Amino acid sequence: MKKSIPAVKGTREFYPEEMALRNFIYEKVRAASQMFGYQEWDAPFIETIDLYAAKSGEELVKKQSFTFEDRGGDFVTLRPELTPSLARMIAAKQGELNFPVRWWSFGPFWRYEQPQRGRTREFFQWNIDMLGVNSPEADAELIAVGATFLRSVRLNPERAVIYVNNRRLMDSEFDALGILPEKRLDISNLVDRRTKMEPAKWDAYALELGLDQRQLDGLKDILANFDLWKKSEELVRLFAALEALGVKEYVKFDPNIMRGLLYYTGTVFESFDTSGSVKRAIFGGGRYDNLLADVGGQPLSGVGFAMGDVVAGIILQESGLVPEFVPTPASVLVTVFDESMWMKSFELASELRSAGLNTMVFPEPAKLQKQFKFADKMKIKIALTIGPDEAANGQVAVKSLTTGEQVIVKREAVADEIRRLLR
RNA sequence: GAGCCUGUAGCUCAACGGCAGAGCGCUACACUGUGGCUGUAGAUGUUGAGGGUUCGAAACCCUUCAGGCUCCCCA
Repeated sequence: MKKSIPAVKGTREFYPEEMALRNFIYEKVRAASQMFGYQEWDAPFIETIDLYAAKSGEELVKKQSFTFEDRGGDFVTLRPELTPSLARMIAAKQGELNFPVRWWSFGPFWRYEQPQRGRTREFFQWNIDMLGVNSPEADAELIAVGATFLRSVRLNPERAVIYVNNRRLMDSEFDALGILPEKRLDISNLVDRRTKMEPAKWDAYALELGLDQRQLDGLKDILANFDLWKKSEELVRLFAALEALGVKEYVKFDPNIMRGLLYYTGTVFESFDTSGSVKRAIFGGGRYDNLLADVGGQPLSGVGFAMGDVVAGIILQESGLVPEFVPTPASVLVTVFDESMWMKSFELASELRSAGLNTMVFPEPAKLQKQFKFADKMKIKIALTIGPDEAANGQVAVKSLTTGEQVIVKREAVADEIRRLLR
């Protein structure tokens, strides 16, 4: 073998079996999105670097995106996220769009990161957003879309949970502790890290950030208070809506969910695999109020979330929820008895295709044993044979590879016989 | 960007510094008009790549690539 050129680090090759999983996820994503009336859309896969430099930190853009100079000397970036493109496209047609806008998308993204479990450099991501409505009920709808997806892939609430929190609630709690607004970013970072650090080290880190002991104790009380949501009118309304939407069993309040503070301003939520097999979120999102600020549009509030295909795929596989792989879309194989019968097989296959049946012809005359073995391995359910005897009588041998039974039928009746067997 | 672990047949993995192997899969035949099951026989390797130490390296050392687990990050 010649020396092989490896695939780019962090990319995945989609052999038919992996492609089937990707398509399975895509189909469920589409079904959940459309069930709530969302429209499919997409943005360019490459954008100018400026689009991201405006909003995201420069470090992020420089170190964690695929950016390169094109032949004209411009710097372009393989999109690491969809939100800036969404903001631009909404702003460009803000005057003519019919609000609320409900849009969803599923496509490729790239991030130049260290690949590890649940994270690759090239991945597919479901994005779904509602723009132009600012209410807890709208937030609930997005959470319900996510829950509907989980339910549709049969990830039950014991296996996957959506944790919810609210930024405004946390801000007011922080305020009550006398934590200054400019410290909020640090504190939310601190909260995010809590599960990753040893308690003593976490305490020390908190004090290092400038909290005093009273504030630290207060913060711990907040993070342990799972009834805190009752103090937030938004969350009370949110949970009432979730109940009415029939997804309450998937959703839990958790004051530890922060999701950074980059642009979320209200409700935030994250879905996790409860088995702990993958520590990364299945999906996450929330409400953002300042989406269009940086791209020159009128103020517009939105709520949305994103789900990568990598974590979702791992969890589905581990849970045994991926449908059995079907190697070929053909339900029928027409064998080629010998060279003299070859064209007869082609003609038969053509008739069956016209009748709406996915039909494959063995590519050459070969031992029937070999042809049937092939059909078996491809899990094709029905094999047809036209030999000299059948040809002489205008018949076809129809064999079910499921039951092993074979019947000889008239050529005109073949399609109906196949349909009967496939039922 | 940093640390640790791993890399051997198509797959899963063995092999004390001393002849590179097993199971599964694959191919052929038994079975020249029919798959699965069974039996018999057979094929397959630059041990990720490159360099070094050694009489001798899959093994030890260095470099590099890829994967995994952490840190960082997670838009």
